[in-house]
Amino acid sequence: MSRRRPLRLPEPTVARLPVYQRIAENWRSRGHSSIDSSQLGDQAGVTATTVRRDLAGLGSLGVRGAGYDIETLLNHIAEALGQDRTYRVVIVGVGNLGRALANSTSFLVRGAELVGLYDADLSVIGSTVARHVVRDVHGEIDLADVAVLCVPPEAAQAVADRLVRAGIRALLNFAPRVLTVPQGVAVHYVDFSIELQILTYHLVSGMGLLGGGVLHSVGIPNERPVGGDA
Amino acid sequence: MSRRRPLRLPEPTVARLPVYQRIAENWRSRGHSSIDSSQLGDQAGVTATTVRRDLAGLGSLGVRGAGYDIETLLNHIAEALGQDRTYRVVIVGVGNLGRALANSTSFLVRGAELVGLYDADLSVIGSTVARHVVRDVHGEIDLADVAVLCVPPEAAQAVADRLVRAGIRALLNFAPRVLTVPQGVAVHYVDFSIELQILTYHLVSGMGLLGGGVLHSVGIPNERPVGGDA
DNA sequence: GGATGTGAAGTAGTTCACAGCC
DNA sequence: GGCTGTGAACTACTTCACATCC
Repeated sequence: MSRRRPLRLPEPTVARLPVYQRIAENWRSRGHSSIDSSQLGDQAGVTATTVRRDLAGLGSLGVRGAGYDIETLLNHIAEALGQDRTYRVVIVGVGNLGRALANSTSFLVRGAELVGLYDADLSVIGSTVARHVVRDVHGEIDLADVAVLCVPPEAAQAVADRLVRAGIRALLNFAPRVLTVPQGVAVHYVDFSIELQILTYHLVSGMGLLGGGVLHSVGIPNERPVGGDA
Repeated sequence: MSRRRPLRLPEPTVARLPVYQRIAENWRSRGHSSIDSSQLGDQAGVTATTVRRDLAGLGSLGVRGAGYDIETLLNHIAEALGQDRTYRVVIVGVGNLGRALANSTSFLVRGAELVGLYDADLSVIGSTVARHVVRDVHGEIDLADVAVLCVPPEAAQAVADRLVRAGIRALLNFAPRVLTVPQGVAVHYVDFSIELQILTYHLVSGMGLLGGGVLHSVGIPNERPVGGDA
């Protein structure tokens, strides 16, 4: 747990590390104590070389001839991604999506800690979701590291403005709307319909292949005849 | 709408086109009839040159000295992304997330058409969501172009197997689980917690900046003192 | 033997700078 | 004048191939 400096990693690597993390944990829960770059690569949909290059960036944590010790690997990835710190997260907009995120056991993990829920709807304000009382988004907003926006698109910019004014410097925006924020504020977009469009594009164009790019677009070209038939 | 061949576009371009599309529509709804590459770039968080390079790939649709006619632009992007076709979509797993997606007015757009909802929970099967009766995922599954997976992670692989066996060749997977599918099946992952981790990484490392990459990670470094203060 | 880590080569995507057209 | 479209330069990432070490 040596407190290390930020460590600047290539952007695609940052996007893949959480994937390796998930795979390694899965592997561990199945009783393995080590994993090698081809296994990681097959699962993640990238080449073994890419995996090694990514991991080499975190320091020399592999064992030649034997692969990576899962425990060591997980520690180093967590540290590289800054997960030895905790992040205060608020969710704004408690509709179906906000509720799904707040209650999910896999969303707020690795240092992310839910500290507040906000909504504008009076019929929701005051109710309890995921053990938090939903508060009025027009009232005082607690300081947090990250705000998750799950509000209707029309409201997104106004809410973002409020959050920024309340001192929040990172937004995860689920509203299908481009946001304008001042310098120094990070916005990360997740847009379901865009993901779907990327997929359908590949359907007519690339045709099923789409190996490559793990990120949010992994196509895993693993053999596997599926199920019992053919 | 000249029926054109697939048109192979660079992957990052494919991810940005839907963003331009959204921006252009926004612009249009505010009364503009044309837009130029810097305006698109500012909004999308990329350089004007990148926008021009992306759009030049669709054919020569700009007007020198004047920018892009919004109507023309939207037509060409829609065609390039294959949106002049329709896609039959099923949603599997009707929890909070599945419900949110089914009811969203911005998810199933541009050719995507909801044709079925499936779940394994008996208390949900038979109920009506988004004007569709939820059917048993263990029963017959209608043929569709794309399946959207919103099931718990433990169930994801088994459900994916069923869907593939039912002839579905494209999956949009919201379950935080890596899936193994046979060659020829496309999987596109959307993982909320990974998005959050990428954002928090930038928080400690890059520090607020993160210009670049529109994709799902746009940081828009637009000036804008926010709200009325300052 | 076997799998890592890494120079060197290759590929993909972005940015520069400017010619071309409205 | 202004903004597009694009060859050329550059930068970033991936892949190859192999020396290195357990």
